[in-house]
Parts: sequence; C-alpha cells; structure tokens
Amino acid sequence: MTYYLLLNELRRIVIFPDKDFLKATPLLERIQVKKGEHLLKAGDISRKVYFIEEGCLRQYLINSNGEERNIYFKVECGWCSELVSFLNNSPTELNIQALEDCQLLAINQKNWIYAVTHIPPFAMYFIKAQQQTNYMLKKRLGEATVETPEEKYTRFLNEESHLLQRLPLFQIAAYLGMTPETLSRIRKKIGSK
Amino acid sequence: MTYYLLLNELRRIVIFPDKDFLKATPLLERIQVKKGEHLLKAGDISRKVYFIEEGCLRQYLINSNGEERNIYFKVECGWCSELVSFLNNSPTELNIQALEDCQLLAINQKNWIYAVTHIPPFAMYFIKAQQQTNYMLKKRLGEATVETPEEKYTRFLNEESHLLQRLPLFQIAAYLGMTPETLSRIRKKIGSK
DNA sequence: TTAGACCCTTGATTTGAATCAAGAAATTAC
DNA sequence: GTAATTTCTTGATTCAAATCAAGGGTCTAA
Repeated sequence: MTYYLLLNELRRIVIFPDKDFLKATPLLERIQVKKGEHLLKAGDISRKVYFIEEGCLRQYLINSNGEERNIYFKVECGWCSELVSFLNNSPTELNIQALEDCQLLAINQKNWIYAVTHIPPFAMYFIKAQQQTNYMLKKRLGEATVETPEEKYTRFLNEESHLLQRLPLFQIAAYLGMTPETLSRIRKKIGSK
Repeated sequence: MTYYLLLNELRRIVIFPDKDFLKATPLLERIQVKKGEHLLKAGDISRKVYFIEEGCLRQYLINSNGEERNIYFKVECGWCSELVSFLNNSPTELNIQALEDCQLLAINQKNWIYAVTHIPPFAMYFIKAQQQTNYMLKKRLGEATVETPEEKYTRFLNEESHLLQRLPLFQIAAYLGMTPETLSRIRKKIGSK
C-alpha cells in the first residue's frame, strides 16, 4: 500500500512532514468505481471526500430543463468533494460521477475532521487547494457570459487539452456551456484554419 | 472597540470560545475606505483579508474587451479577499473595489497565518466559509450559461433583492452577465406583469 | 457479424440578446 | 442652484447560437 501520488500532491502545495503523513494514511480507504457510477447525487448527503489515483470524475448540475451542466472534470491527483453537504449533513444539489473506471482514496467525515484539526499541514493544504478551486471558478464565471463559444473552446484547447483525448465531445460541450452542434461546428471551422 | 459583528459571524458557522476570540482581535486593524477606492487591482499582490462591518465591496474581473464583470458583491458581515494571491504572494487578476463608504476589519498575512495555525476554530471557520463561497460559485457557473437573462434577474430578485436597493443597475447587469439595456427591458416587462 | 444504442456532424430556420444610437433622468460637483 | 457627468431607458437593426431535423459514424454486446 503506497500513497506516493497523494504525498506528491500534498507536498506540491504545503510542507508535509513524514510523521504527519503517517498519521494521515490510516484515515484513508482505497476504493474502485466503474465508469458511469455515481459517487454523489443531487438530494444525497456527501459522506466522503475523494482523491483520484486513477480515472476521471465529473461534478455536474442538472438545471430546471433537465439538462446537465458540467462544473469541472477532475483527473489523477485531483480531489473531488462537496464539502458544504459533507460538513453540514445537508443535501446537495451537485452530482459526482465517474467518467472512467477509477481508483480513489476516500476519507469519511469523522476522519476528515480529525485530520483537519489534528494535522496542521492537512488543514493548510485544504485551505490552499480550496482557494485554487475558488479562483478558477471565479475566473470561469467572469468568462462564462462574455466569451463566445469559439473563445471558450480555444481557451479549453490551451488550458485543458489533455481532457480532449479522454472525454466524449458532448461532455466537453456541457462543460463549456454550448450545444454539441455548436461545438462540432467550431471544431470544423478551427480545424480547417 | 467592540467586534460583535465579527463574533456573531464566526459563531454563525462554528463554535468559537471567548478565549480564542480574545486571541484573534489583536490581530485585526479597523480601516475606513471611501466609495470608489480600490483595495486590490489586477496585477497587485493581495496583502490583506477584509471583513465588512459596514458598506459594500465588489470583486470583479476585466475581460479582454476591457469590460468589467462582477463576480460578487459583499456587504455587512461578509469577507472579501483573494487568498491565492495572499498566500502565494502572486499577482492576482481580480479587483476589489468599494461601492459605498466602508468600515472594514483587515488582517495581514502574518496575522492571518498565525490565526489559522494557532486558533483551531478560526481555521475551521475559514474552511467552512470558503466552501460556501465555492458552492455558490459552482451553482452560478452551472446557471450562467443556461438561464435566460429574465431567469437570472428573477433569481436575483428572489435571492439577493436587498442588493437592488443599494447598487446601481449597471453594476447588477455586470453581475448577471447582461447589458444594461437588456436589464432595463426585463425590468420594464416584469414590472408590468 | 450484425443489430442496436449512442455519439457526432451537417443543414435550415428561428429567435432573442447584443449592438448602435439617441435622448431622458438622476446624481454629483462646483 | 446650475452645469456637467453619469446612469437609465427606449427604439431599430444585426447576428450568432439554439433549435429542429435527419443522416452517418462508431462502439459494444450477443
């Protein structure tokens, strides 16, 4: 049982001594999920926080027309969670689904709270990592209503092109906030340049 | 020097013993800013985190066309900060501006890090408060590209109508992601219903 | 190997918000 | 109190993306 992907990720953001990491690993559980399975559905209460060792998850919303909108995709070394629901035992409006077969590290509420309150670098890691998500969301929100679909796709190519290889296009359209038809036309247009 | 607004806010989210609060207050500085003043500009490094005792701040982005998009407005008992820049000493792309004369509590980097690492309920408050912002941003991102301008304005009326009293309409338009003309027409249409 | 489901592309049409333009109203400054 | 600036409204026009519709491609499972 090694945890080097997790340790690498923690140390990418904060100083994380070995002794603290040894306190953290027993709090984790390694799980497998199949492509298509849900880890969280709207109306559920989130019971775990997930670290991705392998695979891809998406977090998405279903709007009033029944359409799905992807908030983000997370791959290896990313975390996926809904902490508001997790910390308050309140139902969430968000969904989390595996888009590939995944290997995950999961941590439950009791252990997570233990880690945050008893392992200081773990708390600081979470604050920092959350803030990065926060910043990304703010930027995307600022762009969402301004950029044209073509600009959004170009930005996606520049910043997240690795996702293009592993996800179907209709999922990317639901992430960029356009119809699959529009995405298809943009790709045709840009490809021919 | 009382801090009851801040204490109320902290206790709204976590259990915050008096002894911890007494450790926190000396870390704060009370400041006044005039309407229109900037607390953070794109390209700056964020040096302080602000708690609003009175007034209204906005956080906004300037996009490639030079247009401003408001990410959110914060009023009394809200926090306004850009922690990615603050924690990494990196330049930010976000702006923070006072939309009214404000009275704020400010905390600098050294003191904030001290508080997070030495006052456990302060760390937990920040994690929880951040997550609420995070959740709000995710929901708004999911809605931004789906809802019509009229739906956005109706949602705003339901959820944030208190802001309507104190902000000019063009700021609200820049928050909802539409032109002032469109907002004006929607208001006319809805008002006559 | 083939049937079925799912995904992607392409075309025709519609529509609603942005843009352009101008004037009215409200606020600010002197 | 008046001028100047800013903000808000209304109208006419344009245009780009959604919608509607259908056909082709790809993958999967029996």
